[in-house]
Amino acid sequence: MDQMTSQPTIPLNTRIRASDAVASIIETIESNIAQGLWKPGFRLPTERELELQLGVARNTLRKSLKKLEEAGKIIRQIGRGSFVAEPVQTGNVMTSLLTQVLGSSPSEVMEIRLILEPWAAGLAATRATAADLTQMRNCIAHAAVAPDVPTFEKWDGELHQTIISSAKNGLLAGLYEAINTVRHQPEWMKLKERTVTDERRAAYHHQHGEIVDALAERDPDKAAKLIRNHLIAVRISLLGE
Amino acid sequence: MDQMTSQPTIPLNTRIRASDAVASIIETIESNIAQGLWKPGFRLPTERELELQLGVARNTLRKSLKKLEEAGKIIRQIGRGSFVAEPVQTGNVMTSLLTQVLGSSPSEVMEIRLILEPWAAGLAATRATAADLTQMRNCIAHAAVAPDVPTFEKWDGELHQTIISSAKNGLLAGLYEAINTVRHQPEWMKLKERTVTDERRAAYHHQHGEIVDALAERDPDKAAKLIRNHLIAVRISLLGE
DNA sequence: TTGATCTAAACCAATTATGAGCCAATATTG
DNA sequence: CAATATTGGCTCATAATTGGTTTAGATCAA
Repeated sequence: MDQMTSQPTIPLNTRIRASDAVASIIETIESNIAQGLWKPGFRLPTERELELQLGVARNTLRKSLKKLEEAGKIIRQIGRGSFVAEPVQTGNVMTSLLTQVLGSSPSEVMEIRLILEPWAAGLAATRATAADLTQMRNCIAHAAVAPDVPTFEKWDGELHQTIISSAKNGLLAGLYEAINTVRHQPEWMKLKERTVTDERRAAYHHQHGEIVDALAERDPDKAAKLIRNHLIAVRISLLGE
Repeated sequence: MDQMTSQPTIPLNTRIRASDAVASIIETIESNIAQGLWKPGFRLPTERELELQLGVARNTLRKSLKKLEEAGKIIRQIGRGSFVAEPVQTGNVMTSLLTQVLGSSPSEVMEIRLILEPWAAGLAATRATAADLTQMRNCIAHAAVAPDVPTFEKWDGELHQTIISSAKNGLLAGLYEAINTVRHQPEWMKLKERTVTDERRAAYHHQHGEIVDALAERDPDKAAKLIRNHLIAVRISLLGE
C-alpha cells in the first residue's frame, strides 16, 4: 500500500504478499505462544473460530496448524481441540559433534570404547579377512619397536581402528574414526605420556597379540573378552580405579 | 578467443547503450540483498509489483531476474514467487563422517543402535534427571497423536535421543546425533513409510512407555532389556527377520 | 537497413487460497 | 446408557496468485 513509485532506484521492503497467508498465520500463533499469551497446555480457539478471527479460510488455517504441529509447537486431537505443546529442550545441532568429540573427557571416551570395541571384536572374529589380520599384526610389530609414546600411540590407534574396520560396518568405522580424533588432543597425549610406562607397553603388546590370535581363531567370545580386559587395563592406567 | 593480432580493439563486452536497464536492475536487487534489506529466504515482490516499482517492463525485469537466478542469487518458482537464495554452506569439517553416516544402510544403523542404546539405557536408569523423564513422556505424547509417519518418526527420534542424552555422556550424545541424521534420508523415510503400520505404531507406543517406566524405576537391567526388545522389533519391521 | 533493447499485452502452468460438505473421535446432555 | 453437539480430519471444485512464454511493436545506435 506504500506505492511511492517516485524513486525508481529504491524498492522498499513493501508489504507481505497475499500468498504468505500460511506463514503469516504461523507467525501470529507463534508470537502468541512466545509472548506467553498462550501458555503450554492452553487450548487454542477452535479452527472454525480461528478462521474468523484471522480472516482466512479454514483450509489455509489448517495448513498452518499442521506445520506448527510438525514443529512440535502444538498438539491436535480430533474431538478435543488443539493445545499449546509443552516446550521441548532444543536439541543441539549437527555441528555440535565435533566440539562434542574434541571436548570429551578421556573418561567418556573410554566408557564408549569399552562398549563398542568388545562388540566389534566379536563381529570381527567372523568377518575379518586374512588381509585384516595381517594388517593387525603389522600394527603390533610397529608398536613394539616404537621409539616414543606418540609413535606407539599412533600404531596402537591404527590397530584398534583395523579391528573396528574388520567388523565390516561402515557406520561404525566412521563413528570410531571420529572418536579417535580425540587421541590427537593435547590433553589426551599428555595423559598418555604420563601413564604409558615401558612395563605397561609390554603388557599391552601381549594383550594385543592375544586379541588378534582370538580373531584368527574365529572365536568371538574370546576376542570380545580379551579386548574388554585390555580396555579395562588401559582405563585403569589412564584414570586409575 | 585470442585473435588479438588482426583487430586492435575487439568490442567483446561493449554495451554502449545509454540505458542499460537490465544491469541497473540487477545492481539494485543485488544491493538490496547485500545490504541485508532482503535476507536469505525473503520473498521478493511479485514481478508485476516490481515492474511498477522499478518503472520497467516485465520482460526487462524478467531478463534481470533470470540472470540473478543463474548467478545463484535468487530462486524462482512458478506459482510461489521469487526468493533470496540461501548462502552456500561452507565445507564442513565433519563431511567425511557425515557422508559416512548418510551412506550407511538401515541394517548398519540398526546394528549399532542395538548395541549402543541398551547400554545407554542402563546408564540412563541411574543418571536420568526428572526433567529427562518428563521430556521423554512429552515425546511419547507427541508421537501418539502424530498424524503421519514423518511426524511420528520425528518424535520417535527425539525420544531415543533424549534417552541417550540421559546417559550423560556428551560424546555418546554427539555420536548418536550423527547416527540420527540418517532418519532424514529419503531411503530411510521410504522404508519407514512402507513398514510403519498403525498396529506397529501402537506396539512401539506401548514399548516406549514401558522403557520410560523402567528408567523411572531406576532399573538398569529392565530398561536395557526392554529397549533391546524394542529395537529388535523395529529391526524386524524394517528389515524382516 | 540491421541488430539489439525495451515496452506492451495476451496466454500458459504451477501453486496457493477459498468455500462447502461430510467423516471420525471426543465431549456434553438428557 | 443413548442421543446430540462439538471438534479436528479430509476431499473436492473453484478462483486467485505468480512465474513462464510467446508475439508484436517502438526506439536507438552502428
